[in-house]
Amino acid sequence: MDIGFEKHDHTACVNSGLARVVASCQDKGLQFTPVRRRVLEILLEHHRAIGAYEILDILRSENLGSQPPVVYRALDFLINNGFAHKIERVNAYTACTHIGFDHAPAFLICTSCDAVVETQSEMSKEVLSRAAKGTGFAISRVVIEAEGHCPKCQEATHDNP
Amino acid sequence: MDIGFEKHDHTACVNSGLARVVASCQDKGLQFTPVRRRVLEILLEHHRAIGAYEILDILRSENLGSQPPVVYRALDFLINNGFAHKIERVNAYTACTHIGFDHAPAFLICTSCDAVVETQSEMSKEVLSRAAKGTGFAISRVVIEAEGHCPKCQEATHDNP
DNA sequence: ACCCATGTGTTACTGTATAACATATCACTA
DNA sequence: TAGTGATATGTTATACAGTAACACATGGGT
Repeated sequence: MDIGFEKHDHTACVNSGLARVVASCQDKGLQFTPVRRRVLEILLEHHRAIGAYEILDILRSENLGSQPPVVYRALDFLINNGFAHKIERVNAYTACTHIGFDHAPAFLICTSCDAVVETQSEMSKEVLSRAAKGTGFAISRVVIEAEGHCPKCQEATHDNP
Repeated sequence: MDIGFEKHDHTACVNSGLARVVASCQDKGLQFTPVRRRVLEILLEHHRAIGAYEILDILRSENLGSQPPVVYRALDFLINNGFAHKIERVNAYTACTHIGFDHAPAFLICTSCDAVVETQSEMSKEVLSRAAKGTGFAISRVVIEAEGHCPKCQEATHDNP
């Protein structure tokens, strides 16, 4: 499994993500219920954007809920508390890999393998804010998503021309 | 009517947008059919993001098509040829205001009045590309969309606290 | 024991988008 | 001139994404 397009110990990565969220919930007095926990796990297990209904299928198979509102409510919780993000370009969701750090996330989306990595975008956001200020527009949130090909898929394309 | 959040002669703005696209289609040998033309007009007439089904309602009322594929095909044509953009954040569409110039568009979306203005984002994109290059990712397209409040709506908020 | 806040279960629905196949038009050419 | 291929439109049906509204469950505080 890769992250930042590099190999890593994925089990450890899931566990530490989970641990950070557990701690954060205790801090803030948030209820980290079974459904919410499982949805986060599912997001953490993949380093890609996952559709709500794909998550729902998994929940269904585990008797954790069978209707759309179940998954959307869990996603709302995770997103509102900074534990997950929606990738607008593909109407899908991914676990936050910068929990705690205050976000201005940007995403790199591989259109071949659907891998998603989260990076920081402070500078892009700043450039944009400056441009906006010229027109009197007050920015509250910025969506920055780049599509392209990850290193692995670029190699693969060279192999199969 | 406003553009760039400033007043302007909107009829002239629609006409010149239309003229530019007509010229561009002749250049490239593209067919600018009645449906495609009407959809572009509808987008030009509003400086905001319009949903596909909202466009479809108008087409229906004018007997230019009654089923979703009609509008989606016209939108595909306009987008693929750089005459319109999709605003991912709101699943809606808007006419391109920089036809001809090679794009790296960014959008400012007012969450009060739904106005959308297109700005250039070369610098943001460049910053992002540099960050991506560090990870070996090759960017092909960037989505940059900022939500917030336009000047007019900021004033309105001050009036009604 | 009661209330209230929070979370879950469920039904039903709205909104967004596409696959697949039929038909039409037109330019090219056998 | 009929035949063929490319492009565009018409239509049916369906998949995918998201939400409103109400019923029920739980657990803490008074």
